[in-house]
Amino acid sequence: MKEEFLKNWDTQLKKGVLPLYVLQILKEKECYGYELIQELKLSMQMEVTDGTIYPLLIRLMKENLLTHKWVEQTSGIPRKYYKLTQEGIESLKEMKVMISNIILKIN
Amino acid sequence: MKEEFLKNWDTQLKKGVLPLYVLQILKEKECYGYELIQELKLSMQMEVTDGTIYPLLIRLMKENLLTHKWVEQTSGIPRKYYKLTQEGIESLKEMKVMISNIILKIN
DNA sequence: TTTAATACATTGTTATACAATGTATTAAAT
DNA sequence: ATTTAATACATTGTATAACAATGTATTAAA
Repeated sequence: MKEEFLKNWDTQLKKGVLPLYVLQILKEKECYGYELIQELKLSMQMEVTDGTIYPLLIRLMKENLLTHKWVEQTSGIPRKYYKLTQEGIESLKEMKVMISNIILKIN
Repeated sequence: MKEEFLKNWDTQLKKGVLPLYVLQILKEKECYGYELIQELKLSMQMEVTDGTIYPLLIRLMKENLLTHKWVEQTSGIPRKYYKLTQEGIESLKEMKVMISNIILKIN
């Protein structure tokens, strides 16, 4: 019962934190979608499925926080690399301030 | 465009943080719903409507994190006071650990 | 007498993570 | 040689939860 609640809560919390993590990772390093999933797991210990990441990336594109470019591979499927726009950089800054203020109130 | 994104993001973030805030406030002080809305604004600078709070309190009751008691008033409508259960106290602790781990990864 | 504040609650809408499913390509395992 | 797993993209349907809107009552102030 309690574990069910905590699992749900974790999912809801993720909805808030995920876009911040994604912008932060992409600011440091241009990634393609599949790579981003691994990067989230590796450096953020956050596991997300591709059904979460691709719609999120498309959304962040629509909001003009990201741009992308296709990069052909000598072998395999072309990769779509994502990069922060100026608006993305500014949004990330504001998001960090917003979340800092929220965290201050805990304890 | 960007402001729209940040507003939406703030709402999603709230979904994660709000239950934690509510449990934290109720741990310090038993409150009734309407009072909790004011307390959230005052001590957490978080503005929520009653359409958010009452369903949330009912959900936390169903999850056995809260109990309540009706308290008659000498004047006015009776108040429903909420209090943490043992399970609520333990969940709050775990939630704080979980959110701390998430915050560590920002910057 | 009306308005605002207090106090509860429900219904419909919207946003978003996730499971499931789908299309391709390539390398490794059987 | 054929299957399986990993890579790489994407869409569709479902569930969760904040919020606006609406509703019922009571009391105090304008």
